[in-house]
Amino acid sequence: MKIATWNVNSLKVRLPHVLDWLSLHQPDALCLQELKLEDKNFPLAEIEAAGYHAAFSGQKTYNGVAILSKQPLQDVSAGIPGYEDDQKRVLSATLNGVRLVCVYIPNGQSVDSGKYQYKLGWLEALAVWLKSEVARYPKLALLGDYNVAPEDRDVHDPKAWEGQVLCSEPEREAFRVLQKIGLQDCFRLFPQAEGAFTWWDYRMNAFRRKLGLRIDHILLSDALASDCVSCVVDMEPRKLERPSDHAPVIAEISHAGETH
DNA sequence: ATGGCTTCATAGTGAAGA
Repeated sequence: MKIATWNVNSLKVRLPHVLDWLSLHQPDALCLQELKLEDKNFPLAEIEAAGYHAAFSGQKTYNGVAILSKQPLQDVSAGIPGYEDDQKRVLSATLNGVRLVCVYIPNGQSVDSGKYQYKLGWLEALAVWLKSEVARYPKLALLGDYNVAPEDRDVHDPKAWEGQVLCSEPEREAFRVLQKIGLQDCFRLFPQAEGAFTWWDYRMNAFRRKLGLRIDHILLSDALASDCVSCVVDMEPRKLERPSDHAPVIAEISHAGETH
């Protein structure tokens, strides 16, 4: 089973890239973030024409998440139960016995911002909820844009980013809390190339200069992590004309989610 | 250099992203 995540920064603008990418990589599931469109404008016909089902939770201008899948999704659910939030940032669904949770974790803007406080509260609510979800679904994958670079090696210039939003200690601690409830960062289960980041600023030629951060992740419960055979960042779409500022992350899990 | 670039909503510029 091949599962992936990609912050597309406007599904309307990036639809051609997404369709090309699906055709090339044929993932069993692709989680998308920052759709930036209302559900009534979701390009369902184009996605279905590409051979994929879709569940989505969108809103005007900001946020918005979707899960695309080759096989139909079951038990689709939006948001974190019991956590009031107008921002569409979470979508869950089951695919052949694997619980997929697609997240667009708040950016936080800066550590002295009210949005940063919202981010930390949001992460706490996510961890509380996921603890029970992992118990309920032993095979659970948490995929998305976390807006957290977990360690210094996930940052091109750790000194410059020290204490800044995306890299601050409270955010990194929140990431470790997710790991403590049994979710493993499968990217780190394998040797990785230098400069394998997932986001590069649009400005200052950041991509060409390799000035990136790894903030998009796939975390797997123990039952999935033990069967994970690869996890890579695909930087190719970042080289295209009018790219998303994020690159997709792909994990492959042997045996999981196969129909028999 | 609180800039740089891209998107959306809007019809000038401003908010937000990370």
